[in-house]
Amino acid sequence: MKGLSARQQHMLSFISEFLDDQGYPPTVRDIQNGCGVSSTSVVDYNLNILQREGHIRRAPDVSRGIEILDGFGRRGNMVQVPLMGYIAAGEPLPIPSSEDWAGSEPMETLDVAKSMLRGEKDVYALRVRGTSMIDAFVDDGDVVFVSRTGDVRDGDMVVAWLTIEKEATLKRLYREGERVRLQPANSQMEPIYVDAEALEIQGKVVAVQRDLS
Amino acid sequence: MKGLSARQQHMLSFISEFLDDQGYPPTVRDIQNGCGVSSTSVVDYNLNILQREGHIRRAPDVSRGIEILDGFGRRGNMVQVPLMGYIAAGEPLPIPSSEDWAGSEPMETLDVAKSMLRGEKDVYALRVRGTSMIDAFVDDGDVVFVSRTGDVRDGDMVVAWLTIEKEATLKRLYREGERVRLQPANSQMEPIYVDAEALEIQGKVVAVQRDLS
DNA sequence: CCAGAGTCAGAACATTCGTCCTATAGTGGT
DNA sequence: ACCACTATAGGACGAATGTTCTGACTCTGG
Repeated sequence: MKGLSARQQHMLSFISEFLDDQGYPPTVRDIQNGCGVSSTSVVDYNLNILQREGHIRRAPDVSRGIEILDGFGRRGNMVQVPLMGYIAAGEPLPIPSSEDWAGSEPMETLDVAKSMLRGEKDVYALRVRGTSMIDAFVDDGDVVFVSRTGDVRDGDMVVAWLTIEKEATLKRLYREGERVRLQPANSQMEPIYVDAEALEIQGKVVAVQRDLS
Repeated sequence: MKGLSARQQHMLSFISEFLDDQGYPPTVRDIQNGCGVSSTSVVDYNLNILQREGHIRRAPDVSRGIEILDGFGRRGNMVQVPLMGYIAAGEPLPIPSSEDWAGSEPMETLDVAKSMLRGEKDVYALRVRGTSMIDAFVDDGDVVFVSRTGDVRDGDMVVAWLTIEKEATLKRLYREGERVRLQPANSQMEPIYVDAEALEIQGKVVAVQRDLS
């Protein structure tokens, strides 16, 4: 933010506020009036400097063709994650029937920062019901973000469905030949060994979020 | 989304994509070309319908004066939260010296959805170091979001600094006359009772976030 | 078959708006 | 003093752009 004159910083913040208020960028003359500049040429002059310094991007001959580059709250930085339902030991998981859940009803969605999802695609959310996930430091009411990726590597935290016990659980997964070791996140608890056939991996846990009232 | 013709839905999604790509809304003629319409008047016509149905807002006589209303990923829905440092038992808390930390160096910031902060203002983030917060279901590496509000009510999860033990801890707080009861989130653990003088409340925990690799 | 609402085309018009040309100060170096 | 460079003003030109007018085409209900 250094290397900018007071007028340039003022212009930059004005553009940002204008964008928040109006939903579209200001014109050169909007900036002129908003920042108390006496000429459009001065705005043009400083706008070019802001572009040279990498703060904005201008589209030539385009009205309001100003894009804020170092702004964080851009549309693309957010994603909507569908909250598919609940996960609880002893209950069946609300597995999305296919990758195309467009047919399903408008369920609740959560707005989260894309950075929170670690670049994972195809992510859905589940709210934890009950305290059966304590060994993964997950409390009742927490939300887990699960990526339906097939790329699960040893050591990843996964949502595992134990077909025999009919239980969903959050554990770190390690493949050991024919069997699978499910390691609780809490190191004080003992791992579980199950046959590879007796478990379905529903997805990889990407993030956990807990909201306190 | 019903009640819109195919052309209107196409226009709406085109406007949204244009906004994501360019950073500013399209002109009437941009929509005309992008949606394969043969006249600007048709775009104007359908744009008015989109406005009447509440999907967009138009500013009269303003170029690119289109604001998407039902879009979620608007700038205002995100906030930047400063990551102030680490919280760990036995170490002093990196308390922001005053409400004005503008003087402090450009520390790392986290982009989060505003909805995650439950409307709390004056929020900062701390990364948990060590496993001393297990009793609050908080693991090593987790990020806690703390509101520096003075409004702490009984039962709230707070960041407490025990002046005697020189320890920072996350506990639910209950005032009981002269003393204070610090109740671990984990119900299997016993509460701690301390003198009201022997503790400083650094803030109220609003949310906890855990990112898994 | 006709009236009317809804939708679309084509074109013209009046602004809006980015850009550019010229001129004036201020500043620092030689 | 002279020059190069930066920052600022004022204004004008031309392109970009929203708006509007006219006319036509569909579809539905009576």
